[in-house]
Amino acid sequence: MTPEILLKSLSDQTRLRSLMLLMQEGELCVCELTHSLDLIQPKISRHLASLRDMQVVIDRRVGQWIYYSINPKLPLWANELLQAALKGSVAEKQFKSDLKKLKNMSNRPENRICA
Amino acid sequence: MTPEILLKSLSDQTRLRSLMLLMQEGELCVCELTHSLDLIQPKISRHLASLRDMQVVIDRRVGQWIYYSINPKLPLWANELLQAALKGSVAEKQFKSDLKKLKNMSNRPENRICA
DNA sequence: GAATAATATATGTTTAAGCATATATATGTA
DNA sequence: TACATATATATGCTTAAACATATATTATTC
Repeated sequence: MTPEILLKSLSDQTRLRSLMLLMQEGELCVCELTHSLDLIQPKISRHLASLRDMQVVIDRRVGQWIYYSINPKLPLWANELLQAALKGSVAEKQFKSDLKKLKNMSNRPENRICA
Repeated sequence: MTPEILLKSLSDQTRLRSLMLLMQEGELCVCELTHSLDLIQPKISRHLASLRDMQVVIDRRVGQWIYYSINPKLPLWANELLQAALKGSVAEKQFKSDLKKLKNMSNRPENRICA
């Protein structure tokens, strides 16, 4: 991972919003992100695929759902950078609204590993 | 300042390299950046202008030179984000090479405020 | 006039968007 | 079991917009 790659991945609004939700929530599937960001599914899928290609996130399949989360192997500086971005995001209307829509989602799948 | 704006400003290599040098050195003029990054002057000027428009950097004139530096009024999270980016950059060949070229520059102007 | 920096214009490249479609899994039913 | 259907996700393809670049020109200071 390099600053160039990580920062490129954060330069698009859809990817940034997705990553901030993933930072906050840990693991989300495509349909949860699609609902929270209120965007069409192919758009979300495509951006998540590019994040996966850049190794910023990892995915795993659980039945018909694909769950995405921040790559746990990111170097320290990358985690710090993402933390700083989250810190800046929590004050933003957009982030608050995205998170709210996630919390209010009625039919969220419940295959999450319970910690 | 918002994460969206700051991250956009960091998504281009020329701007990232310039900002990392500014983080490291504090204040640099256009000709120092042009020399360090080995790019043509209008390219540097254009990107610095966009960084100024986004309020990521500030500038001041000293005679015929224009000095740029990181905007001291950035919020804490933005400084932390830039610090993290710098931490990731110091390991990169590109950054080392840029810094080396700056240090080896023969005719550097010396109008810097001495701290 | 020489040096430094900014800007205007044109051009080329990258990137994201939208739509349609493909794949994979799950469910229902005979 | 076999088949049809629904749901979740991924991927081609095309268009349009955003963005970076290069060259040329202009402005400012010494």
